[in-house]
Amino acid sequence: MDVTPILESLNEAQRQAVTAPAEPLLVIAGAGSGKTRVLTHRAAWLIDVQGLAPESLLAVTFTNKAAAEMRGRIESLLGTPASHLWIGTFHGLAHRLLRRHWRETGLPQNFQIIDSDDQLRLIKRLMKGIGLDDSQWIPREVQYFINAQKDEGLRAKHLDDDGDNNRRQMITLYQSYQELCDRGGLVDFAELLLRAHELLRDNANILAHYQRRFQHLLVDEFQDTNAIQYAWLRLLAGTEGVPFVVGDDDQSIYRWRGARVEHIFQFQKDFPGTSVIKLEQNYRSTATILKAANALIENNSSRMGKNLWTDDEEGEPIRVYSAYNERDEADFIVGRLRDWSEQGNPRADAAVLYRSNAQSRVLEEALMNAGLPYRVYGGLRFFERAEVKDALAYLRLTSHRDDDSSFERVVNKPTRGIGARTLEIMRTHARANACSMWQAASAVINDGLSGRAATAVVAFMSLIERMTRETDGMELHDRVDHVVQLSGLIDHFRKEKGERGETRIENLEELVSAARGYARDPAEEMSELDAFLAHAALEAGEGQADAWEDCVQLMTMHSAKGLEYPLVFLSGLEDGLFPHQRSVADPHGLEEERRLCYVGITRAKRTLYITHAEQRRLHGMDSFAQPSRFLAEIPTELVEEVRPRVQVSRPVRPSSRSSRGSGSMSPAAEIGVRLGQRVRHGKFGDGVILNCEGQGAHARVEVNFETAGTKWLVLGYANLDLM
DNA sequence: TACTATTTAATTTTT
DNA sequence: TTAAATAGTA
Repeated sequence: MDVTPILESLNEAQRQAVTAPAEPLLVIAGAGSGKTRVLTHRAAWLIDVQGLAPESLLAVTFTNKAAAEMRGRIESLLGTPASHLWIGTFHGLAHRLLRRHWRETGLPQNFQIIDSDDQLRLIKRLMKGIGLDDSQWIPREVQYFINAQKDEGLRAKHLDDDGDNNRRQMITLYQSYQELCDRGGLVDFAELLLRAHELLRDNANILAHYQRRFQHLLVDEFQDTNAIQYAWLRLLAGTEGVPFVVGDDDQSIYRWRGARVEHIFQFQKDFPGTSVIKLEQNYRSTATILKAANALIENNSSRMGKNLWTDDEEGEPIRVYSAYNERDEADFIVGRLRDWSEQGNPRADAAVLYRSNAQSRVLEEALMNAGLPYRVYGGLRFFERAEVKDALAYLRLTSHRDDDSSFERVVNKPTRGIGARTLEIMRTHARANACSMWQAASAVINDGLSGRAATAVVAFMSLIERMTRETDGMELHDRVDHVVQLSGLIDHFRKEKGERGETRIENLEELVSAARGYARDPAEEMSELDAFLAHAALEAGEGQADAWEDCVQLMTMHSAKGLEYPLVFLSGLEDGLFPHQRSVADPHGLEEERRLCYVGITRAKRTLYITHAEQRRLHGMDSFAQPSRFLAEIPTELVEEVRPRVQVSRPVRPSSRSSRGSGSMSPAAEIGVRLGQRVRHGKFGDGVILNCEGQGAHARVEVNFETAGTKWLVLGYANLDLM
């Protein structure tokens, strides 16, 4: 067999990984070191060279995008469609198992998947039902608690309240939430994984079947696995399966949602004889960028240890710009972007990264003013839009009457006279009889409701019955179309003023198109409608559709993971913002922030700008910030400071001779103040100068105000009166 | 039921 | 600042 096509483009370490013997392997793949390439070539090598049947392989990723990419690349390597190859996300694969073995899972055959928004609504409703003091109990925290437990593989019955009232309440809520879901045949994201794990754990024959089938388990982004995902993998691997996991401990940035890098270490214990291969040659960035990244990440403890290197040239220095405020920062970035674009570079080759979404606003304004097209990543995705979810809720009810989540969502949308009072009666009945809202509704229309309310409820129920009857046997897209029409949603949104309603109607039309374009995997044994609904829940679709236009890319550092751009800006490198205030107290948190910074830096291929502002308006308040500690961790020889524009602001003492060399003058005297001097500020009142730093336009003083406390002020901006 | 005023809180996000 | 959630009013 000619192995050249699969191996020829690989370097030594990559080739070693791809052709490794059938034993547990841990590949530590640095940023830009060809991680996906190793994974896909390994699969191709096993099938093409080793002659393994595609169905004896399982490949797991975290996102649908990564799964689709992996399948595409494997198929192109093999030169044939590999439909028997199981490639998917953890959730997608878990879902597949649950559908196949629904009898053993305790779920109804047509169980429905709820997203986190649905989950939160359910929790809120539940809490309202119990009449909890919602000033003390925050639904979001309850949701977080429940998901965190599920991520750890724990059900309510496994939890101990430790004598803590707060915790006991949480556990009770977890318990009732789960009962609510079970009653309605609803499965949240974490539940997919947990149930799939329990399915394998508790059914020896099913487990044995899959253990026998999957001889090789390929796992992408291994550092991001949570406890239940890892447990699931271990179970599937058993003693015979060969796990091939690829990850980068330095790029673990999702601890807060359950990911545990520790699995990288645990893996070596759980699979004795594991070999470790490190991919350290980087094919993406210049040497300068890599040196900066290496130096930064050195400051973290508990690493596997890894040093990225490249054959590439040194490249440009990293440019650091200290802006006065966030506007100045945005103007600077836009200026560079304009230059870039005018030099004939594609705008889409440039990305501006920030720590938190709120930072995009100023950037967007500046880009807008400059007339530069841009695209902001993130935001609501297609299947998450309210109107789309409304339509889906109607569809779900036609398939599954007991879906309370959907029932509550559309029972009075558009308004049909089923108000809070009526709903409360139904909810009480449902709770008392441990039944679904649909069942409660049928019970209550004959007994318990006023004539008028009963009529309205009957009207709703017969609408759903009618939808089900009339769409029976239809093509999927006709079915969706029909339900949308009958639901009255279109008329409802038509009445909405402004463009809003218009867009909503367009989205409903697009939902019909999505259904028309939807091709179900015929191997799955569920109805086409259920398959489509599951697809909508598991793949929320694209955020913004106009990705094709050549525009500057704006995104958080988190969403930049896995991407690369010739020109990258890291903005807002200020202590408190990045690292974020809420992470600095905890060493784990700080290290994760540093890894995030590492991810940010390693996105850049050729040119990297880092910017920070000395003053930033946050939550409507101007505040001062020190440059991020991460900046100081980048060796100065790699950095070139971009000089700010010549002084714009009124200098405190124009006569002061500039900067270094003025010999005996103290730093304070150089900028024309003295420590201990009394000053007056327009807003903060009177105070005393405690400290100062910098010179020229960037000179700042620390002032202890009598009423406003201690603040750092930029002299050129603060307009201080010396007294 | 729909609109308006007030209050509150404010990382990161995929499934 | 601002967005969202809640409370109050027509």
